[in-house]
Amino acid sequence: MNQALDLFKIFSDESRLRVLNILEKKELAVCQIMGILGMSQPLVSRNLFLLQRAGFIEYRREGKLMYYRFKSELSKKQGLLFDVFRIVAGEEPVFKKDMDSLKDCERFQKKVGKCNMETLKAFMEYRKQKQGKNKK
Amino acid sequence: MNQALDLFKIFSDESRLRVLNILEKKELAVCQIMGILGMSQPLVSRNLFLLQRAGFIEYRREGKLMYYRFKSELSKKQGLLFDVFRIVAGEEPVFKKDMDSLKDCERFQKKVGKCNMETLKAFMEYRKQKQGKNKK
DNA sequence: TTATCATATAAATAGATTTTAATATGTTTA
DNA sequence: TAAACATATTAAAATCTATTTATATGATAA
Repeated sequence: MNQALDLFKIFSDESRLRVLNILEKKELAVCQIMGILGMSQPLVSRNLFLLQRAGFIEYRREGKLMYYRFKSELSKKQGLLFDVFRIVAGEEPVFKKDMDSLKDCERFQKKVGKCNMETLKAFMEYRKQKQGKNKK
Repeated sequence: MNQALDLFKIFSDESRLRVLNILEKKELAVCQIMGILGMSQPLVSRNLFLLQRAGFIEYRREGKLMYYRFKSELSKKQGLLFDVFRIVAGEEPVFKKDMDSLKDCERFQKKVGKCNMETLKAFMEYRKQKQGKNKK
């Protein structure tokens, strides 16, 4: 409805912010995001669409894969809002954990040398077991 | 659910922002806010409660009236978020119109010299007629 | 050119939030 | 202290948003 409020709405959903959070650090394909955050494919796609429409990220195709990345030139409004998010992300454990998961995923992929659905599913399994050990 | 996201949620509702917008300019009683914004009493009260809980406004009682005012000492996060809102408010006509309405209300009350429900209802009538003339 | 794969979109469901209608609280005035 | 008044709170209705399930698209590889 109200154009301007969409900006705030974009930031009021945790799933969406988790996606934005890891994209700030690294360009990623959809399947990687799914693996890192443990989210379903349509959910990831939808949030990517909304973030892109709001001007926070952009994408490019590479073969079958769609890579999304953080957009460096943000408007004043967008920049300030993102500053708030940085503070929030520093306080909330979810976002820190996701950063660990991102690094984990990088290592895992370096070993396997592939980026496809199967690999990412394997990664998710591996993650689940790991979390089982470091209880919490 | 997620404490931190509440901050963003507070800013993703137009009614709430309209309340915050006029309170930044002037301390106001609930019935005045109703008159200026043309909102129902429970809606105004609810939004005042949420804004206050989030730390953006505070209140005091004066007889039967409850006066709410903007809180000057905001945290870093809150301040930045409010900066974003200032930009948004500058772009969106709704917020400008509300400022006119606020001034109108001040003049009206100066004439009548009272602040009660009846007066504010009269003001709302007067406003409605005025808007009828300056069509749009 | 068909089968497969990664991602996007649409339809259906579930969950949350805003708004209203009804009622309760607490203060003042008669 | 009872009636009137301003505001708060609760319950119900209406609206919106996130998420899932199912399906379509568009690229690659067989």
